[in-house]
Parts: sequence; C-alpha cells; structure tokens
Amino acid sequence: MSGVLSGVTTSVNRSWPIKSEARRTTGARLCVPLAQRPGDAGERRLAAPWRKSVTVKGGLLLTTVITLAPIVMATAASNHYSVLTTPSSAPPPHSESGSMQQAAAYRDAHTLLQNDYSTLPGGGHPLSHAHQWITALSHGDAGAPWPSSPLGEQDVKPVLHDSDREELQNSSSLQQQQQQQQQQQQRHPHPAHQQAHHDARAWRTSTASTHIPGMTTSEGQSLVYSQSGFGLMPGGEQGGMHHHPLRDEDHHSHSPHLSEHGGGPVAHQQSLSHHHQHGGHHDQSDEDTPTSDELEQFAKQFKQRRIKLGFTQADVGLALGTLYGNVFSQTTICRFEALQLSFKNMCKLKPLLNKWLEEADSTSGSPTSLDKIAAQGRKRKKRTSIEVGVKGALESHFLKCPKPGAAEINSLADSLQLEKEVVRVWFCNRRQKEKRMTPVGGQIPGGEDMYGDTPPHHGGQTPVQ
DNA sequence: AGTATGCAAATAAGG
DNA sequence: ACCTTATTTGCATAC
Repeated sequence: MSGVLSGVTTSVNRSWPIKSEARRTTGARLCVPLAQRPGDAGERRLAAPWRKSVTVKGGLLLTTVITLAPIVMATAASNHYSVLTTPSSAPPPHSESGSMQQAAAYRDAHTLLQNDYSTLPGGGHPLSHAHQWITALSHGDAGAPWPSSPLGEQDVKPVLHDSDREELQNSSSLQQQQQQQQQQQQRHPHPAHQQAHHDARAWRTSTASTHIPGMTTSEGQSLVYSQSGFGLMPGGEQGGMHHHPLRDEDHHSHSPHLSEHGGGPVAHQQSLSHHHQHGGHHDQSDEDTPTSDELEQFAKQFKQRRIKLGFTQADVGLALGTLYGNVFSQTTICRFEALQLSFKNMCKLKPLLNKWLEEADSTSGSPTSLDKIAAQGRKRKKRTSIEVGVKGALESHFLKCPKPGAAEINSLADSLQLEKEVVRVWFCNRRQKEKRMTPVGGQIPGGEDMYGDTPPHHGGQTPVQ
C-alpha cells in the first residue's frame, strides 16, 4: 500500500470533513436554468451566462484539440509528498510589511502547498499526508464514507469566528481606505490587462450602462463601485452571521444563506440587473443576493485590487482556505473574476472574496489573516487523477457493464487500486456523460446507447462540443 | 510565472 | 446504500 497507488493520484488532502450524510434537504432543487444546461458539465463557461441576453461571442475559443492525451503523464501530482516537508514553509510572517510583500510571502507558502493544499506547514503531521483518505477507504468503519481522520477533527473547524468579527470591525474603517484607493486607481489605469477582454460582457450587455456611460473604454472602467460592491458586508452575510460555535461542523458559517438555500436567488436574479448602481443605496446587496451588476462590479474591482495588492489568483484561493477553511483553486478564482461561474456560485463566493479583500487591505500584519493558515481544512476531497491506463480499464468495463453493482465496483476498485468511492463516482459520471452525448432518442455517432435504461428523454442536452 | 480553459472528479439534492 | 441529475470545483495544460 504505501507504494504507489498505481493509477491514481490523489493527493493528499488531509482531512476534508466530508459530511456525507449531510444531505439535508433544502427544499427545492434549484435548477439554474440559464446558467447552464444540464447536460454539459463543463463548458458553459461563458462569462456570466446568467446575465441575460448576451451574444455568445465566446464561441470561437475552444475546439482546440488537446486531446492528444499523453499517455504517460497522467499525473503530475504525484510528487507532492515531498513538499510538505519543508520546514520553512511555516506560515508567512506577515506581520507588517506592505501588502506587496505580504503577497510575496503568501506566495511562498503557497508554492509549497501548491499541489497539496492541505499540507500544513506547521505541525504537519508527518503522515497526515496522503494516505489519509486514501487509506481511509479501506476502512469502512465509521459509517461515514470517509472517516474524519484523527486530524480531521481538529482542523476541520475553521475557526475564525472571533477574528471574523474583528475583521469586520476593522474592515469598516478600512473601507474608507479602500475607497480611497480605488479612487486612485481610477486615476491610473494601470495595465489592467485583461480586464477587458474576457468577455464578461456576455451577460453584461445591457449593462454597459452600468459603467460610466460616457466612457467605457479600456480601463477607464468605472470604478464606480457601488459601495455595494465591497461594502456589502456589514449588514449582510458576514456581518450578522450567526456564528454558532463550531458545532455544525462543516459549515462555516459564511455565506450560508445564499449558497445553500439559495435556490431562490438564482431564479429571479437575473431579472435584476438593471439597477442603477451608483445611486447610492442599494441595500440589497447586503442582504440578499447581489444583483448581477453588483457582481460584475465586484468581480472587476476585486481583480483590480488583487492585482494591486500583488496577489495572484492562486494566492487568493489559498488564502480563502486559511480564512474559511475552504481552499479554492486558482481556477475558481479566475473564473470568478471572469464571471464564468453560475450566478449562484458567484453569490456564494462573493462574500468570501470580499472578506479576503478586506483582510488583504487591512493587512497591517494583523494576525488575523495569514495566521490562520493553520486553520486549513479542506472541505472538498482532492480531485483524484486517474491514470490513462486505469481510465482505459474503467472504460472497457463500462462498455460491458455501465452499471456495475457494488460487488463489482469493489473488485474493480480493488484491482485498479482505486477507492471504491472513486470507482462508483466514476461510473456515475460516466453514465452522465453517456447521456449527455446521446441525443435523446437515438444513438449518436460514436456513441453506444448501451444501457437500456435510458432516460426518458431530457430536453435535449446538447452535446456541446 | 500568472492566467485561462477543457474535461471530469466530487458534491448536492431529491428519489 | 446507491442512483440520477445538476452543479461546483480543480487538475492538467495551453496560452
């Protein structure tokens, strides 16, 4: 066992809480219509699909055939083991220093962690490493699919509550700063590189209005940031949140409402958009979901600030982990900035990012932030990379039997040295994919319409490239 | 060296 | 306990 997990690379993730059973039902299942159509997991990614209209100009992109799938690579990840050892990786000092510097510091740490978010610098459990959850599976014990490892408990809890407050307080004052800064920013455009380009416009369309009507050009972009943008906090999300002492395990209280039961928001949301924003009042941002304009604004400003402060997207993602115990990838941050997440998802992340931003601004070495590096705890299991060969094996099994029973999954998992859960999920996803690729009634070119249990129909999911 | 993106793992929620 | 559908999120890699 210790050896190699042949086909996979999961990397370490020390303990993500996993609340398998957490399945509490919230009421309705929201479907976010526009955000994406059911079938395509993956590529909806136009900027803000949720924003009405929009010409999808994005079309051009993709199609790049990358599929050349290297046979070998599979996983670069495997090496992370070494990583954590790094002693020095200790939490960045952060005690002073200008933001920029901090940023750097952060990055450092980050680098180390890079492939392994969970690694804790400080006390790292030597072994905590990998296997943790890998091994876990063998277990079966506790009922929970993935036992909260020993450590689990400890880090699982994010912490931060107190600090949260502090931060909030500070932040308020900071806000002013921010604003000022922002204003400044307005003046110097900075190479806000991409800003413009990624079309976030997709949904913004109408919005143009949003920004300064008059100009709109490159960077000039209005930084009108309605205070809502940043300001939302006091009242809303974080402000009042209920911090229940950790008992709720995984919830970090943040963004609770929106996210979860969020069902509501999404739906209507889209309609919103038009709102003035510079008006000055927009209370709603605080409480309920922000309007799409606000999100747009926020994202834009967020990016600017981030850059100005010298942080990379990856830094931010990691930092969120330290603040909330929930790490996000560079990818996610990137998508947030580019407005490529669903509306609901945007709403969920906004408060977190907003908070990070405040912290970053305040920096001043307040321990609050970086400090919590130790608080890490991953909520989501690290993505397993299945090697090509293994994947092939799974594929062939799938062809024979798309819906294997538990026993079969077990043996398969066993032979492939994958976790059972991974195998199970793989099949689920594979089935989904199959459906997606199958046009409704028929079979598609290359597709097989294997299992007869085919779906009733489904509106028609477009294969979408 | 940071950012963008395709494909797909992992998760959430309702059976 | 596991399925399906919908959605979130990230690895791997291209840019």
